[in-house]
Amino acid sequence: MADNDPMTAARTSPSTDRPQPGLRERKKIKTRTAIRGATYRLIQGQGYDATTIEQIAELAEVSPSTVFRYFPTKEDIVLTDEYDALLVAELHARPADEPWLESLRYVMQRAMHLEAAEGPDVTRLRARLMVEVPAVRSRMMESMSVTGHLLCQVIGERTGRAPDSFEVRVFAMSLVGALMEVSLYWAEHRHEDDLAVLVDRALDVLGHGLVP
Amino acid sequence: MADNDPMTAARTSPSTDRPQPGLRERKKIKTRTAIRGATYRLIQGQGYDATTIEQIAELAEVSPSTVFRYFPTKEDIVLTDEYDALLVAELHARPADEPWLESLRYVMQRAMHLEAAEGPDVTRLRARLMVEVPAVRSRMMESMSVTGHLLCQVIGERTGRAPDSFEVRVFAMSLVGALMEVSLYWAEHRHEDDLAVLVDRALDVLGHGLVP
DNA sequence: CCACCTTTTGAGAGTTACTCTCATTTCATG
DNA sequence: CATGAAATGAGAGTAACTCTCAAAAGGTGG
Repeated sequence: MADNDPMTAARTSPSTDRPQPGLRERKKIKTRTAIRGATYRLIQGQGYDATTIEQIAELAEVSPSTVFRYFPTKEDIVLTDEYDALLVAELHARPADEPWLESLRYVMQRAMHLEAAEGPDVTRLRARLMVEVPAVRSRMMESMSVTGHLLCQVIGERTGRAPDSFEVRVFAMSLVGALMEVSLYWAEHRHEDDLAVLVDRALDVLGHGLVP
Repeated sequence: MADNDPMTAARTSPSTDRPQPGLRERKKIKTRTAIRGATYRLIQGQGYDATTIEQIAELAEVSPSTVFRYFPTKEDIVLTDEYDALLVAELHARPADEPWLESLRYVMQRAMHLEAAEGPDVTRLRARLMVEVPAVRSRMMESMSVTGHLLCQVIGERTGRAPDSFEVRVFAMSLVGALMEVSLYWAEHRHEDDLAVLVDRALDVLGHGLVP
């Protein structure tokens, strides 16, 4: 009752579980991957809106019910991949005397590498969908907001403020907005810029204000 | 063909059209108001999710079709009220030698007064729904992003940068994120703080960074 | 290897937001 | 008042979810 999402284990598994935890778990990961793969292929071919859950289910060779069991919404199939916890942990692990923005800079670069590891096609498709499909953009924003709130904890510690203080929360959310725009800008400019450099420049804007 | 939305005139009318432009236009405004009013009452009574378009239509004494003609989505019934153009214009009208953040500060306070004029109940209901209903929050964020992009023009002029430059866009979006969080914080704290003061403090964070 | 229990899956029915079309009604105008 | 344009209503259709329940598959003790 507390957990009716069969993927809880698989989702948080980029780092956990070395020993293969039985056929069941392996199958779940395969199913999840199959649904994702089918979705990507269909969207590449016919676009996001034209792709229905039924088509995805058929191509992934599962029932529509199963698709919904693995992903609560259509947008989540495209987006979800939670490095949040991992990143927050890394941020925690940074030396406490490192300037706060530098820690953030470092962790952001790490995040980029993780995302890039999934393949450039996936990264670009995501960014493109963020620009073109409002629902995907919204879902992404929600997801980043959650990350932002996780970040509040660390920001609070580093800056000596309460993690739920107004200023910390506002700063975290402005960071989220900034990073969101980075992705959009990058996608709109056909991925010509180096994403890592853009992230860096965005952090500069946040750190020094707009007019230095 | 270019405009199948009957409300284009009414929506942008907080300041236009002194002479009553005929029975037709007046009826449209009445219908729009009726739908809004019905929606607010139903949501107050039974919550957002439990309120269906059909119920809204019935209470407003129109057909469901008409509801959709006036508002593209359910969330828009609650949220839409576009002061964007007005605010951007006011921002333009500020003296060019005024510090840029001060102009923004002034205009934001004006915006608050406009919103407050609709009545405290409506303002609070909106803020509450933003916290409680993800779809409403998302729609709000989208709406504010649009405003943010409008703002880019002015920000560009004032700071001597291209309005579509990366830095300007990032700053605008971080502003949007910050203001979003202001609303959420305000609603989460049961509207106890003075919203205007919170906006001011948020602008401070953006201006000076988090640790002054 | 079998039987038992738990987890996962599939099938199907139901809800609701939203879209499209077309006939009817309602306003504006000469 | 007649004629054209705009707004409305009715209805059918789509697709993303949700819920329920029975069947299937995996894990486990004997």
